[in-house]
Formats: sequence, C-alpha cells, structure tokens
Amino acid sequence: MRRSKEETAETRRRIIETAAREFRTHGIAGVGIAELMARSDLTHGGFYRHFASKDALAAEACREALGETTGQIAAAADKAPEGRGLETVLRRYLNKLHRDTPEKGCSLAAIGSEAARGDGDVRAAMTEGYLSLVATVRRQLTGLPSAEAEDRALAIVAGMVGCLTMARLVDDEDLSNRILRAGRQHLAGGG
Amino acid sequence: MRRSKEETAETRRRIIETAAREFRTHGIAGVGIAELMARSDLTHGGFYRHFASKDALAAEACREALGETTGQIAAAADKAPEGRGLETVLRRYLNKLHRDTPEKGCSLAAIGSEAARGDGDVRAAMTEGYLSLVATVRRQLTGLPSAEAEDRALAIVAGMVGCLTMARLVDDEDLSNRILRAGRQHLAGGG
DNA sequence: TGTACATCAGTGAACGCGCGTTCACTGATGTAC
DNA sequence: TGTACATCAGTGAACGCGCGTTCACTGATGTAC
Repeated sequence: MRRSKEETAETRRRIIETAAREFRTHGIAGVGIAELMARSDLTHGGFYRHFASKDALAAEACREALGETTGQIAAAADKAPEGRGLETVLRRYLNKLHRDTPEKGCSLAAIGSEAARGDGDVRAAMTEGYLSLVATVRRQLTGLPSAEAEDRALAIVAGMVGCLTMARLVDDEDLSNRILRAGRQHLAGGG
Repeated sequence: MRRSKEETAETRRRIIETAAREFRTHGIAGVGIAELMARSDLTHGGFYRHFASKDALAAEACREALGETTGQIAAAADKAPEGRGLETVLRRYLNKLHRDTPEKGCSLAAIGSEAARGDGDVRAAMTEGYLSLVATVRRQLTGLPSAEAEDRALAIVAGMVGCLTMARLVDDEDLSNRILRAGRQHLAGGG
C-alpha cells in the first residue's frame, strides 16, 4: 500500500491541519494520536511514518497555526489606512468571533500556558509566532524611538494574548465582552 | 482507622495545598490523583472521602491558590506610598521570581488556557480571582471616571497575565526579561 | 462517667479505559538495469 | 521501454503504563444511652 510522493505529502499536510485544529480546541495533552489520525481518515499505526513523536507534530502544528494567524493579521495591518494599523490589529485579534473559535485562532492564547511547560520545539514555534506578531505591531508604532517602539510592541502583543485568554476563561459573558472592549481601547492607548 | 475531625480537616487542607502547587507546576491534566495523594503522604484510595472528583479538587485548589496570590498583591498595594499602588502591583506580578516559580504564583497565568476549556467550578474560581485582582488595580486608578477606571483595570490585569504567560513561554531568556520589563512600563502608562 | 455500637478516614486491590509507541505485514510506488 | 526488485505508506494487533474511580475491609473516633 505504498503511496506516491504527492499522496504522502498530502497525508502529512492533512495530519498537521487536523492537529492544528484539535490542539487549539482541546490542548495538546487533551488529544490522542489515535483520535488525531482517525480525524485525518487514517489509522493510528501510520503516524510514525510522518512524525518522530507527538511533540514533533505539536511543534509543526503550532508553526502551521501561528503562520496562518500572524499572516492574516500582518496582511490586515498592511491594508489599513495610514495611522490605523494598531487599531486594525487589535480589532482583528480581540473580538467575539476569535474568542469563540479557538480552533481557528491564535495558538498563543489557546495553549499558551500548557506550551510554556512543554517541549523545546513547541516553545520555539511559539516564540517565532509571538515575535512575528510583535514585528507587525511594531511597524504600526511610528514616531517613537526604536527601542521604545520594540518594548511597547512586546507588551501590546502579550496584552492581546492575555485579554483573549481571560475573555475565554471568565464564566460571565458580559464580563468577557467588556474584557475584549477594554483590551481594544487600552492597549491602543499606550499599553 | 477513622481520624478525628481535626485530623480530617488537616488532611483535606494538605491535599488542597499539594494540588495547588502541583497543578500550577504541571497543569491540571498533568497531575494524577495517585501522585497528588502520594505527595500528601496518603494512598490514592482515600481521595474520594474528601472530594467528589478531580475537577472538584481542581476548583478548590484554584480558589486556594488565587486567594493567596490576590491577598498578597492587595496587601502590597495597600502598603504602597500614595500614587504608587499600580507600580507596586506591576512590580509584584511581573518579575523574574514570579516567572520562575509558577508553583507559588498566579493560577491565571499558570493554567489559564487549560482552565478556559475546563470545568465550570474551576472557571468560577478563576473568574473570582481575576475580579479580585481587577478590584485591587482599580483602587489604584484615581482621578478617572469610574467606568473608565474599571475598564482600564480589566485590561491591565489581563495584560499582566499575558505578559507573565509569554515571559514563561518564549525560549529566549533575554526576550523573556524584556517582556517583563515592557509589561511593567507600558501597562502602568495607560494600557 | 462508662459502655455498646455506628460512623467513616484511610488502605490497597481492582475496574475499564485510553495513552504513546512498536511491529509484522501488505501491496502499490519508485528505482536500477 | 520493460522487467525485477527494493522501498515504504498505511493497517491493525499488541506493548506496558497510568489514568479516574470504586469497593471491601480495618480499626479508631464519635455518639447514644
């Protein structure tokens, strides 16, 4: 049952996509290899033809997910009218749709605290994604000394991640909505 | 082997303390009942004399941990010189010691993304802890319209959680230190 | 206050289950001639 | 271009292990008289 190179590459891509979705929904520890493979229309036995371990897949899935997220936000920021780039990034990140669909959203918020304890490759992928968002935000901060713009971008992106995480964590929807709005307003202002 | 009421209460307290520490270190999913009981000098069988389920213990452990964290920060803020309350809170929360000892630190940052997917009681405990920190920060924001001070406090605390989480997540210590410093500076300024 | 008995904290074995990973096998693909 | 054979993607059973939870049992504590 050997498959062609194209089929093999496509299978690998399918597993990563499934994992990127499932890990963001349930956490890395919350999804098993067998379930992941079943949702990719495969049996679990073939997994190790594609990845050295679950952690190796987790790192690839995070890279994939964060590439998507950071790409979309960078594109939106670039298309924004002059001087409204930061506002655009904040609106793109801190909204109800993003809050309610973690499976398609930012991995930093979806699995940040779990990944902080995790595998080195996963942390490397997360660091790269974070820095990519920071670079996008930094580009919107014009008219500031370079060092201060950098620092401000670090704090703004971390603040975005924190607001989204807290908006998902609290058990009161009104409060959750207020957190999103407060984040959009106050992170723009100088935080 | 029945124990006295005092011994029983003490045992229960010991399990909660162990859990508060272990869950913050390894995540809720990352620690088993048997390990938790062993670290409390007990065998796993007796667990259900004290708690209805692992989730019930998780909620209690979060409540305990957050009570400690929020109490310490509120006390420090109250003792701060006039007008330096927010600065004090930020210094207490965003520093290397807190980053490097999650087992004694804030549960919102340690298990925030995992708890967001979790049990209702856990989320309730987390929401309570978050609101307690928000109230402390809000008290430091004088000379602002009440509604704006509230919103600002929501964003500041979420930003603190995000900065601490990211400082733990990135795999570059210099970057981690810069995130802590940027958070202290820019969350004070208006975010 | 002393006695008889019910309660129940803690033990340790056991429950069914899913985990990550390995492996012998199948058979189509890729390659060497 | 055609043939023989090595490669390897995917299958499904199996590995040892730890998970949350249950349960019969022990014996000291708490309670009722």
